[in-house]
Amino acid sequence: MRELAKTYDPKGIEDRLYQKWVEKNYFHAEVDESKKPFTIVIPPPNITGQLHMGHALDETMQDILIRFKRMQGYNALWQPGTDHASIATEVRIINKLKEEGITKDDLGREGFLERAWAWKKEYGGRIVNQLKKLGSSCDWERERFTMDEGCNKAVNEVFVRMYEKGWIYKGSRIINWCPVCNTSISDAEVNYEEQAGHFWHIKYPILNDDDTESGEYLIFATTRPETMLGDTAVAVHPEDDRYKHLVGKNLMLPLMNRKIPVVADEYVDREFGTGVVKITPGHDPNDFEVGKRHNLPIINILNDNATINENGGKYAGMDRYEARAAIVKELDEMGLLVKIEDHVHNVGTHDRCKTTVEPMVKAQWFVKMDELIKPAQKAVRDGEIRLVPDNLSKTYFNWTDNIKDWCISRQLWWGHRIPAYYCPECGETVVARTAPDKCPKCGCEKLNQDPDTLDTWFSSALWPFSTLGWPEETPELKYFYPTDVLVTGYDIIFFWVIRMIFSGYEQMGERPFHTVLFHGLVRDDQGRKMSKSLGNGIDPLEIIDKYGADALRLTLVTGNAPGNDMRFYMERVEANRNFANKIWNASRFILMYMTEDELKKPENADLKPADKWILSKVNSLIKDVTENMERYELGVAVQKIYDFIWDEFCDWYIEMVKPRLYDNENAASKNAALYTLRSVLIDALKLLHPYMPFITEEIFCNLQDKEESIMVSDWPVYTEERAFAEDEKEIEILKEAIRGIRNARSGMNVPPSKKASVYVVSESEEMRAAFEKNADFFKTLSYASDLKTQADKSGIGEDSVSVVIAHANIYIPLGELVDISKELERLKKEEDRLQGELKRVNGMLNNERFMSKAPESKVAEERAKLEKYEKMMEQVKQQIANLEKR
RNA sequence: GGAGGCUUAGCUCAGCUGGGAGAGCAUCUGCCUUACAAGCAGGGGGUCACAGGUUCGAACCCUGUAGCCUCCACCA
Repeated sequence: MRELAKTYDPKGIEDRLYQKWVEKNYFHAEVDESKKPFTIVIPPPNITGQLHMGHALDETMQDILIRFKRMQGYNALWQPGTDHASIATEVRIINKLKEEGITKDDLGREGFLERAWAWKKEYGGRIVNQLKKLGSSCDWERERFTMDEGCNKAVNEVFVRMYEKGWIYKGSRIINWCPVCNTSISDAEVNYEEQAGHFWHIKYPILNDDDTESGEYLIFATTRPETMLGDTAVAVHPEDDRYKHLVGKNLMLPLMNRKIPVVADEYVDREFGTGVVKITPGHDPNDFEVGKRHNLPIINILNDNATINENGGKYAGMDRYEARAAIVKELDEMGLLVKIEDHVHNVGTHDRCKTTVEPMVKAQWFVKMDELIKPAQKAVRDGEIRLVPDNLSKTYFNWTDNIKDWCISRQLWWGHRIPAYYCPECGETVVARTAPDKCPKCGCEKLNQDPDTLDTWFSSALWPFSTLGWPEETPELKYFYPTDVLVTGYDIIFFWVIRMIFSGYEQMGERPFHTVLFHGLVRDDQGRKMSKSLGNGIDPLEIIDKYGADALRLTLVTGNAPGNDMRFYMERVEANRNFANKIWNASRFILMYMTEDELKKPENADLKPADKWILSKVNSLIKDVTENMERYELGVAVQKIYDFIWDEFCDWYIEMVKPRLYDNENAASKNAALYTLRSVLIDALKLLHPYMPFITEEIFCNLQDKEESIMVSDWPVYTEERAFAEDEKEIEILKEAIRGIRNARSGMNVPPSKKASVYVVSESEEMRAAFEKNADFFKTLSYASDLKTQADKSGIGEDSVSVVIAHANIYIPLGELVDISKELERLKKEEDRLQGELKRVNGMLNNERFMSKAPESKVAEERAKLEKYEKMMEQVKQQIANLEKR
């Protein structure tokens, strides 16, 4: 007999088992043409990151899938790695330098990068260690980093190819500029926040043809008055009768004393405000477009740190908001400020630092998207790539259908440096995989590499193939690509998912994965986002420490459908910890009675109906769970396992089998029970293993010592030989009887210690036999001192409680304990229930249209129910009549 | 402005292709029954947001309404 601790304590066990798995190399996948691959690439966590609940959910889902497939016999590769996270990391390091009183310019580019790499070396692995705590079965031997040599090579290769194709270009466009991070950012990195601001109504003087002031004005409103310094026109709608006559005339731009034209453009909304718009092509994306159409000059009035530059005349040097105040004041003094209104509007902010971004015209590198996006649209439209849940494809198309060119250059140092080189002599631009030693045009040897680096997402877009060795034609790439499932949050569908898809098609000519499984956000118990500033984040590591990784994992994947946000409740973690303890104790129980490591496989004849019932149950569980998991319904699947283990296995089967385990006289029966207990438990543990890897492994290893690990054992399969429909039916009837008896006793407050005879009366010989066959457990579970089966009521005392089930009446003579009024109440309640059922069934069967249109099987089903309920009703009525006579 | 989602027991949520409303927690009653009190047994509690429609049959499909949430776009 083996002893396990009375309660399950994950501490110690988890680390020990993880260590074992690593040592046994179970996580590692090698190219093996004899097996089918199944591949998941990890969404690489940022090296600056700390494990949060979002990661925990993401990793858990991936680990479930990969463990499931591994057990099913696939060559399962979970490709891990981390992301360099250019802005996040650079900001982190700058802040650290600040503490030391130095700036990045003090160090210079090379010095800064040295510091960054040192930082990466020290902290970059932290998150990886945290992933291990969760039980993630990643192939750590293959761990990659977005800035490692191979990924670097892939980035340069893609850049050069796309440049040569004309799909990467450098151009002056209006981009979003973050004055704090001092870099351009892509549209996807801008968040719009509602802010209370003002509407400043301003007027510009209209000039006569001889440039003298006409005394008339054009009035308009603006939320950013300081941008007037860069105005190069005022626009009205071409069909606007109020202003038609002014088109072509000029205005005097106050403060700057610049003559600017009135242009007509359909962009102007006549209904909005005064129908007049000032045009600042240098600092507004719409104005930029208007400017292009009318050949307006572009004036940049801002320095990179958002102070006014020399183009702002006397305001030069002022901060943008300082200048705003000064300009408003001056316009007011000049009588050009008409009024000020309160106005709530959306302001673009940088998603990293929350600073208000400034649109600016700058020379940047872009990826041309119009052609590149097409295969990505087609793939999802044609179902070649499936999004789960599929309603997210609307979001997907909303982005792909309105795609704009992707600004990929960043004015940062930490990242992939753009492989473009400029000749200072002749101005030639060279884009090359490796640095050229001289200008191919003029031979000059002093080429300067572009100082900018690439958007972080440029390298992560290549992740599914760069991690497998691309651009080299490695065996891994050939074997594991395309990968299978990508698991990620819906919040990075634009940043990452779409970009991986078009990159996969463009570079590999194939989809990067066939399915994207999305999950939602993990919120706090009040439904708020977990965030640092709110301080409401729950640390997964603390949960693991207190309740175990298994309980955490289960909490994250139960009761939650794909793509939906979830709330995190400590109560649920506790409930799942309790579940772990439940399994632990069930196993402990089995081990207590298992005297040998190897149980003899019982003869079929030794198996009791209860054994066949649970074997049959687990058999169909296997089928259901496998199907659910294959459809990515992870929460549904694990709920079924949970219910099976707790309700059917623990609360029913173990209880049924106890008398046989206590009885040492009947060795065959005891062996059959033990054998069934163990084999059913093992199957259930296997189904549960992807969800709760640690406890299932620990128990599995204790239950037998033939196989060394559950994680490389075979996934159970449904077999016809284990389907016992008749026994299932029989045991369900027994259960119904037991529940009825317990209910009746409980209603009369009969304590469990008070045993009584139980009479089962049924005309059916088969029915009586069913009870006799299973008398051992039926008696203990129904608190019976003895069981008598008979065809009629003879010899049963009047002071009995009666329970009516489908094909039998059960009587329990409880003597003076019987409370007739309570018994009547209970029977009348039962009568009501049956009345309801009969009404429903009769309603259906008497409906001609139901009879003619419903499928035959359904009709037969309802007929059977009718028969059953009618019989029960008859019995219940008779019992009531008997009682009422007394 | 466009799109998507949600509305089911006191709370948080499941409910797969339409065929007798479920779980966890909470609550009430009774139990230290030799695996487990982190447990066992039993109970109460729901016009599945509202209004129509399709159907023999709707929590589920369609239309509309209301409330809440999210994403995208952004009007100067």
